[in-house]
Amino acid sequence: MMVVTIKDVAKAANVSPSTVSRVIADNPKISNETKKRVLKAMKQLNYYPNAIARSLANKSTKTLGVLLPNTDEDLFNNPFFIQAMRGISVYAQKRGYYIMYSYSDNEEEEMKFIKKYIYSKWVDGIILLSAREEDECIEYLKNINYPFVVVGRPKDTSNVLWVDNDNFKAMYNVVTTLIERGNKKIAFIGGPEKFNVTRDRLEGYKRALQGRGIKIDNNFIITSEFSELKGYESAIKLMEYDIPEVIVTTDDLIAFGVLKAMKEKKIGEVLVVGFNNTSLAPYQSPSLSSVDINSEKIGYQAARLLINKLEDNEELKSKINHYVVETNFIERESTQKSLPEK
Amino acid sequence: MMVVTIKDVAKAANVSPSTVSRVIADNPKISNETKKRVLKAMKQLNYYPNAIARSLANKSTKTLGVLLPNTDEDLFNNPFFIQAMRGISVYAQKRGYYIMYSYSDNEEEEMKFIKKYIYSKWVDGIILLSAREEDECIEYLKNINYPFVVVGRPKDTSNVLWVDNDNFKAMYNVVTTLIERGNKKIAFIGGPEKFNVTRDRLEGYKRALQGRGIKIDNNFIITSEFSELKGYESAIKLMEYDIPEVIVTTDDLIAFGVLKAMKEKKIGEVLVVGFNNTSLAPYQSPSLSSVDINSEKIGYQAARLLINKLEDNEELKSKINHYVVETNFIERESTQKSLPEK
DNA sequence: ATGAAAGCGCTAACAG
DNA sequence: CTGTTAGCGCTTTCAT
Repeated sequence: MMVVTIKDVAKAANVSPSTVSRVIADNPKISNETKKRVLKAMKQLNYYPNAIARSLANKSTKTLGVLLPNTDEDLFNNPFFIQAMRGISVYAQKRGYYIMYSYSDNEEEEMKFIKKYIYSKWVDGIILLSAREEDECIEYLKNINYPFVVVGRPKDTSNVLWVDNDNFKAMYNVVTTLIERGNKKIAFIGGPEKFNVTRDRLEGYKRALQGRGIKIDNNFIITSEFSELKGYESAIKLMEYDIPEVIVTTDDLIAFGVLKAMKEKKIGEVLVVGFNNTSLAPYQSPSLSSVDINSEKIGYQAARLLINKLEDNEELKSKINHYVVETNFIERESTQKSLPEK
Repeated sequence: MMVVTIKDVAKAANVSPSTVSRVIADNPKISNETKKRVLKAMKQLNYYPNAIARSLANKSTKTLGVLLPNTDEDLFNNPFFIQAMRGISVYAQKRGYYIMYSYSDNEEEEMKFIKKYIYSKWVDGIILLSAREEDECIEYLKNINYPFVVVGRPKDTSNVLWVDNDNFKAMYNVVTTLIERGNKKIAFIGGPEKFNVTRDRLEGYKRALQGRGIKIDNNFIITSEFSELKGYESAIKLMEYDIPEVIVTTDDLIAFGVLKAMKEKKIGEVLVVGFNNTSLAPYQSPSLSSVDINSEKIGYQAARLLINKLEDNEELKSKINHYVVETNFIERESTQKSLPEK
């Protein structure tokens, strides 16, 4: 593979390298005449600009860095990450950006990668797919005033781009819908309360009850972990206390466990709602109603926000520092009364 | 963020830039004396080498490009990709490599990205996570003699690095094991035959039967799609013909469908085996026995092969152009006789 | 509208 | 062992 450079093209087109460069950058003040000639020469010589050299001269790589958590929790196996990454990639490609990614086991390692990306000048901006509450990385990036976006609403949203669902609203709507169908005894089983998502969804649940004058029963609220087992155990515990009409959860995995508990205990008429609409939800029996969070769109919007900031779309940027991705309540058998027993 | 360059460090350490450069590259012929001085200056000035400039001078980016298929089939939601990507990242980090990725909808688009990566000089090598049979991209990369590795054994393995499981053996072993426990009527439900994986696993199934003198019954072999629904339908069809003692499948999703069919038809004593050991397998009832393909390791080894090639580990390279990742048969309730009915 | 020349930050002969 | 010098391939003033 012999390498053809801007000089070769210049020679072939009988112009100077700078002219070729201007053609590459689509500089307006170039005569159509020569532009055509240069373009032709490029084609002929099969010329591709060297992105590295451009980056060096431009001081910009047109590359975004994505930081992923290296959790091997079930959390990680849910399709959220891969879908978000796809969304990021799809939008980035649209705008001519490249994507780098890396996994980190913990906050410390993540900081290391962030610094590497930034100081080595590999990337123009960073996407945090790994946001913790109280995230040191967020603080750091804010401090040095580096362009970044975080997926998941951060604790302190001042001065940071973020995209997330409205988890409060999503759960509020689900519960309200179910109440309006005549259900009153509604229980909640959620993941760890340290996560914003859990707290928001729990809040949505509570408000929905309050809004319809239903008293909140703390025995009907359980938060533990994102796992099928915990869902199962929590459901058992719940039912020892009292049998609800509905159990809403904050994750499909939890809901799967709930479903299993109900099957074992031969309890029929409890409606169940999952969250995240994972690919197995339709395949449960009964098929599981779930809230779709549009993971791909989350990634897509994160990339959009960041790139807009990088390209200094001031008009938009100054006002809007976040994007809320809508959720969809996907109803299946598990929220149908009188499931066809078979 | 004012930028500190190699010159600043040189000045501070009272040496020439080249000396600093040598320290960066860990060049042996540098006195410990000055090395220390330079290192100290770096620390003090908070210096990080500019990776772009290094890349330009070195003609190497220490970056790998990963190509992903943009399928929205269920295939994609299975954790294979994200795990493989993690494996790639983990190994790459070990060797100081960065990773870029992009999704492509089809072969044509993929070719576009490959060319972009290559000609723009962004990456040193390419990992194809999207290998089709008869892959144009493979042909192309081979032709221009570009360093790449493909995940999944390609049709023609000459002159290409690849990593995969031994799917033949994996299925062969499973079936043999089951035969040795006294089962004779063993059926096979697989994905599309256009995939190497399917054919290899089917072959393994057949050989295992033959090896134990069991006649192959084509009515006991069904191949269709990777979906729960197809698994369900195939199982129904199968059982209309005859009830087998065991059904082996080539994907958990298919196996989930089989399980469902059996529950509906109230057929108890059929053993079922999945493939890929997805995260929901343990949560079926009965919990699903499945073959773990070690996706993360596949990615890890792919990165290893490629980087070794890039760094010219001739001794290894010349002989070994592939790596076979072991599989593990994870047994759960679904291959236990007399499931505790409850 | 185009060219000449300097420079982005680092590396790599070549000398010594 | 260390410094000098000339690039890597492209962009960008500054002239013209």
